[in-house]
Amino acid sequence: MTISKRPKDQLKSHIREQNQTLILATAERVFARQGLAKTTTQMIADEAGLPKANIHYYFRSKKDLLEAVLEKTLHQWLESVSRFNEQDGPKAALTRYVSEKIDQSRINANASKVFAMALIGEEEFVLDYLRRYFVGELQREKATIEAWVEQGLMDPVPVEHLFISLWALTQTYADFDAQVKIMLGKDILEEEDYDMAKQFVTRMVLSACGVKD
Amino acid sequence: MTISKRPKDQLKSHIREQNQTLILATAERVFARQGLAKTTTQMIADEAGLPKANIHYYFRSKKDLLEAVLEKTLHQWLESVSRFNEQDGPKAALTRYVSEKIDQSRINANASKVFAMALIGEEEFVLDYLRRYFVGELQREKATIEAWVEQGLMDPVPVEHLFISLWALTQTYADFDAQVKIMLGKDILEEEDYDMAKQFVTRMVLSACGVKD
DNA sequence: ATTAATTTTGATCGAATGGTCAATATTTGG
DNA sequence: CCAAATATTGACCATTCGATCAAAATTAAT
Repeated sequence: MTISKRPKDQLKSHIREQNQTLILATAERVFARQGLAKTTTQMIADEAGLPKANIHYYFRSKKDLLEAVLEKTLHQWLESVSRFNEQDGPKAALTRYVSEKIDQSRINANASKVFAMALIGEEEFVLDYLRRYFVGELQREKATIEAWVEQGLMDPVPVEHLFISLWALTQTYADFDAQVKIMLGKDILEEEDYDMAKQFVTRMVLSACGVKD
Repeated sequence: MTISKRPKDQLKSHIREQNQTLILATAERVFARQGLAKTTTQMIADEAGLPKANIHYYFRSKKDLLEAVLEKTLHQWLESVSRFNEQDGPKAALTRYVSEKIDQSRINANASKVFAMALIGEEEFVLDYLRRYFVGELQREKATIEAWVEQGLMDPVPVEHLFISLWALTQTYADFDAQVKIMLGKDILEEEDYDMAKQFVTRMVLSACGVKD
């Protein structure tokens, strides 16, 4: 009758990858919305438009699926938040760091929330990941900052606490968005809210570090 | 035989109140450790040394119990974190605020965590509470800060974002303690860690606000 | 002391959920 | 075109969990 416009023909048998991607994206959304424990594999199946057994065909257990979601998140996390560039100097580098981290929390709000939920729930998987990959990263950034201090570009700071603060400040807007909305008296957060957040957080960080122009 | 030292005699039939208090305290601990959804009424019962049916005798449902825990938390929260005193001026007031809030997060770490879990899970009960009691409080504190600004005691700031930041900074050490421990390379957080946190957070806030001495 | 109210507790139930399986369908490779 | 590999799916199972209940025990009131 009608001319077939099925797109499946030209697509190679990426069936597996395609479905895994779909399931992961859906799971991320549902986990973020419902919470890790409240989420059922049935919910994910329904929202992905697949039977539940199909979910379990690609991911043996709910735990496996959650860890796959977390791994994807954590991976893109460490990758996309650019490292400090010592050449930029503290002002440009810190400003960019805050801006990118807030952007990322905003764009990947679901991923950010799933990660925060796993962290607050002390999921062993996430803690292991942090121990393995994050601590080293922190050391490198610490060295950069200490170099800046020695060059007189900024005041000495307790670097670990600076990073704890940076983390807390930039994630709040995604993880506790419900509370933020209430405090700002808004139903949804807009571009300008994030801009204001960037501006104020940057101001806090730069002034506390005594960054010279 | 031995002289009775049972304290139950003089205690009036506080049975109900006594058990409710025990259950609430236990539930707070278990909820904080296991997460809201993973916690079972059986766990709470075991840890309180009571049969499960007894829990349900005092709190009709798990949801009721959680909300009772949250209400207690939220109540003591708003009560014990002292309001700004305009007379103190921004430096003393903000310094004290940060210090008290971090102390409280530390002392009531379980309560703080349960609250954060409920918030991130967007429990309607908590959001309602914030809408009802918190927004008004915020308005009052906003007025105080604006008065300070007009008196030239500090720079103008986006007050809502300042409070979002204060909230985030002071709660992180309790809510995401697992992550903080990893970043600090410690198994437990000690007095000195909290002192350092207070110091640095205060420094961020005061410098960002351009507080004059 | 008797009665009424409150509390305790084991037993039990129904619903929900993670996970399995085997039968069927589809895709792939030769 | 055929066989092997891969994917789909409904039916099903074991377990867990919140909640209920009724009988028994304890406490309070008169």
